[in-house]
Amino acid sequence: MLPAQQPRFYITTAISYPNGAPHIGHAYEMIATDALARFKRLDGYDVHFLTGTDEHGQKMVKTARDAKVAVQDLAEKNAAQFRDMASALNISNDDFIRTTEPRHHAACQALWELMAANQTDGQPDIYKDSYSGWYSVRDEAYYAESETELREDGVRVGPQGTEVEWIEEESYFFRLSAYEDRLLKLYEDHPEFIAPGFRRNEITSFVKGGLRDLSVSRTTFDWGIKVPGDEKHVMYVWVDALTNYITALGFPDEDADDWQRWPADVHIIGKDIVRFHTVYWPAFLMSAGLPLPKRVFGHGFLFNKGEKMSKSLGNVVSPFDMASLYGVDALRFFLLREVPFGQDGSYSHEAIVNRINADLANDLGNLAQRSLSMVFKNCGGQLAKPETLQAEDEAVLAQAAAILPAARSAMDEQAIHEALNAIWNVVGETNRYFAAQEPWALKKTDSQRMADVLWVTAEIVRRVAILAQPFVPESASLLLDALGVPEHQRTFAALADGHDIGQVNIAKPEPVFPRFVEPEIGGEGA
RNA sequence: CGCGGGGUGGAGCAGCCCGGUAGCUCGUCAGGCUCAUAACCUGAAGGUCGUUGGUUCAAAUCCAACCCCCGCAACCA
Repeated sequence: MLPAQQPRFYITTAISYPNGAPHIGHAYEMIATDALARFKRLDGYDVHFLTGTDEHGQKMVKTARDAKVAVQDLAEKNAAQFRDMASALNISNDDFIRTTEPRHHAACQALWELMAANQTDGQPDIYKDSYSGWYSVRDEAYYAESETELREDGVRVGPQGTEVEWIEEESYFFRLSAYEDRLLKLYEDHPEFIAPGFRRNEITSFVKGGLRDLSVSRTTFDWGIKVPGDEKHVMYVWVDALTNYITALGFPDEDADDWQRWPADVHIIGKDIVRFHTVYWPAFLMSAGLPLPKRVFGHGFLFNKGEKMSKSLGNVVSPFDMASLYGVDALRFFLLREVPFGQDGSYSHEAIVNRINADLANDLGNLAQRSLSMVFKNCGGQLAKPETLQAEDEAVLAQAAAILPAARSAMDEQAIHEALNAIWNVVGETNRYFAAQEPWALKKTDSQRMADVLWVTAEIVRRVAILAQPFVPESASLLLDALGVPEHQRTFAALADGHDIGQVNIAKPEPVFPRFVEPEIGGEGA
């Protein structure tokens, strides 16, 4: 008999394009993915959580040239910032991949060769042809003929008003057009593959509109991964970028232990790149004969007070600054609780302060503080499990016990906000229970009953704290420390039937979630 | 007529599929409590549910038209 193996769970963020400093959108994706990964770990899975940077492509070359630095140095410097952000935000990634690493070059070339070796209807999936179009040197972009116009002086210009010229470039093409039916069948047989559902509709109608073959190499620059056997060409950035998900598992070494983790359980990505992940990526994998990821989830964008953030508006906020202003857990909590995951969201200083003061400080923090203080002051920090429970106790405990299944099914669909909602509903219930039981009054009339009410409350705080760990890891762990819950009793296994806090033995409690107080007058801007 | 989503009290949302007292969070106001992080509990005010018309005993909910906003529409993180 083999020992029972932990189920595996492979989850990724998109890899970030480090042509600039990380912004709050990058932070958001990492934080959300981290919450999902931590939840699965606590729920007994052997989780592998990957994030990283996508460092090739023309835009990096251009940014480096503008900044007068070597592109390698730019990549090095900015990738480090993304890595630093992950640790600053308490992200629990197991690996951080950079597409400039040797392991990734090897994986991309291996994938390319598999695709090139595959044939569809007797035609190779990768073939050489020429790519042509109206190209603007200034914009470094190709435009469709309809996007250009012929000015009166006979010069053809693009949408930016810059001159375009007809360019023909030799390029390898991927026979994407041959995958239309297979992709549509994928969406139909596995409706869960694209989430949220409205994205599936968008993608399905896009694919139904017909797929053209995809240009998958470039010769105009060399900052990329060389096409095997034709080193004039570097791979199109999306072939390169998407492959990171299998590179990190040891591909092409299919004997690598980590390779058993493929296919990914879910790729968490931004809504802007859903197409690349749900059309190109599965087509590449089908061509290479590799299994497809089980799910791709496209989250929404964050807006600063409803406005898109942009450098010109000057409203780009550094995630480092936000984390140090509000606290890492407070920032994490705000983003996960306030914005329905999958929808666009909006943040503002006022909204963040409201959220963290109301939910963290007032509701949960104060519930813990008011109950534990009483245990400390009136019971010497000691509580025994009640001999019998009253109906009100049973009722509120049952609600607390019901959080895990609700949160679990929410998190399985990446409905992070719903999981938090389930938890905080119980926090609210417990505050009402506490007020209704009036343990401060029982102190004078029935100290045993007071102790029982405090025990029930402590038990619920324990459950809530265990469940809050994926979202606010640092604070939840402080709360569990305050409750005296040992490290090894903090997984969801400790929420199973028959598990409770047992004998309580605590020290003087300190507030875990401080209220946010404006630093000084005029602290409007975040 | 390219495809799709949406317009609900001050803000953000749910309800609409399966018509029948319009619900939640925040904010505002009043009261309660005093265990607690000026917190917690209770109650109240506030909406002709984008517009117009139709179906129906009855429409936020079904139908039609119109107005407005927003995604997607091929090489762009």
